[in-house]
Amino acid sequence: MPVVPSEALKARKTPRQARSSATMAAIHEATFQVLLSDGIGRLTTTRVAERAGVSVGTMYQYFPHKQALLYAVLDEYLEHVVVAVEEACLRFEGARLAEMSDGLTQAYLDAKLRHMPASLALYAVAAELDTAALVADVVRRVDQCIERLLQSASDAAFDDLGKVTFALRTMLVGTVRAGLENDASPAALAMLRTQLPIMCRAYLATVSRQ
Amino acid sequence: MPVVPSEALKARKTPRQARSSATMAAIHEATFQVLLSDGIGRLTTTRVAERAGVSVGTMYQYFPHKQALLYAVLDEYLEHVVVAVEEACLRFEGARLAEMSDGLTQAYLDAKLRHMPASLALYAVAAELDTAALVADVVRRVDQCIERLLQSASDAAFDDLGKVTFALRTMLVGTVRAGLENDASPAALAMLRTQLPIMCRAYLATVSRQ
DNA sequence: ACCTGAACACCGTTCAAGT
DNA sequence: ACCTGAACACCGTTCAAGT
Repeated sequence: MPVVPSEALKARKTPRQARSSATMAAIHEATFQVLLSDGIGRLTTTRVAERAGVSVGTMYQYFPHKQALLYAVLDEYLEHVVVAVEEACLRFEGARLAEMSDGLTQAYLDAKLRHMPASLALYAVAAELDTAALVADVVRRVDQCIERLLQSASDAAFDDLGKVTFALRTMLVGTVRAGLENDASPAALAMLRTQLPIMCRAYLATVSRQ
Repeated sequence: MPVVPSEALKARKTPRQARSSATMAAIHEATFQVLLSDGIGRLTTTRVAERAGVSVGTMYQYFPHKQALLYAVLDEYLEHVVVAVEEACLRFEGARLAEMSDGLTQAYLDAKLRHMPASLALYAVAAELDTAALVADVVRRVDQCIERLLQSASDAAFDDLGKVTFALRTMLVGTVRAGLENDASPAALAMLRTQLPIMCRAYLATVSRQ
């Protein structure tokens, strides 16, 4: 359960000097490296500061607390994923329903698999933070472009587009997470690659008109 | 990231005396209460011991570490869910595919919603433990009874039953989690109630013969 | 102006001392 | 035999002292 309200999670104001933002980037990068090499259970502020080559005190000048370190890394990661989804939605605008479903599914899965050890570590990171505001923003952007995509289908229409978008996104995000989180085995990956497109297509075909 | 291997997570050997198991039950119950009232972020060993009316030292006689407290609570919770799924699978054995799909979907969702604040808290608990062994066992039991259920469908058959079972369970578990975790709003619950059965039915209809 | 790291508070865990 | 809680190690965070 998050203890710090999400408004307080962000990094401190960016300092004016160029040297400062280099230090900030070093701390950010060090957080990511420690996360991947040691895991979130062994990620301590001392270790991150050491890896970044600064003292803990300096680190606290740029990030108000440990959660802000993780928040920044999660934020950057989610941005990648959102951009991947947005690009896919633009690419398949106006296509037939089955094609756009497959395009969206593959783009999301690819984005997750491309960053693979990181994707897993970041599910754990998200669980330790109050991600309400961050997730709300991501969901808003993703739902907006998925809704536009579905709206543009050349061979289908929906009675309640908002509900279908919500359901599709929840299924997509949830199923991929469940498939990767507990065992990202070759069998699980193969299942996602083959069955996830079928699920999404089947759902959309069922709830669409024509 | 879990630091303690899952084999070491269990409670210590049950003591011989009756008084002991009462103490153990009190600690177990206290863990659950503190989890729900304070959240996992504020759940400390001191607080649990205090709530249970024992000293920390005594607590450590029954549970080797904090993770074992949480493990016990998670284990009990998952048992409830597994039993609910098993019962539903027995109840719908031999039914038509659409009926068994709806029966399974509703049973799983009901089991999650019945324990509602707890279900949410336990997603967070699971993220803090090495649940590999526990989850593997739950998955084995759930997949076994779902596979038997699908096998018995009176109006459908499957080419790769194992793969379909794996995919259906992943979709079911993942979609419900995603729907509940970030906002268990009335809108999210309504979406799960209406769309989850449609998703599962649509997927199963697509991958079945006849 | 910026950095350092010893010091502080808190939490998980242990173990010498009690009954 | 079982319980207690002060003591220890470790971690997040601060701030007086340095440059």
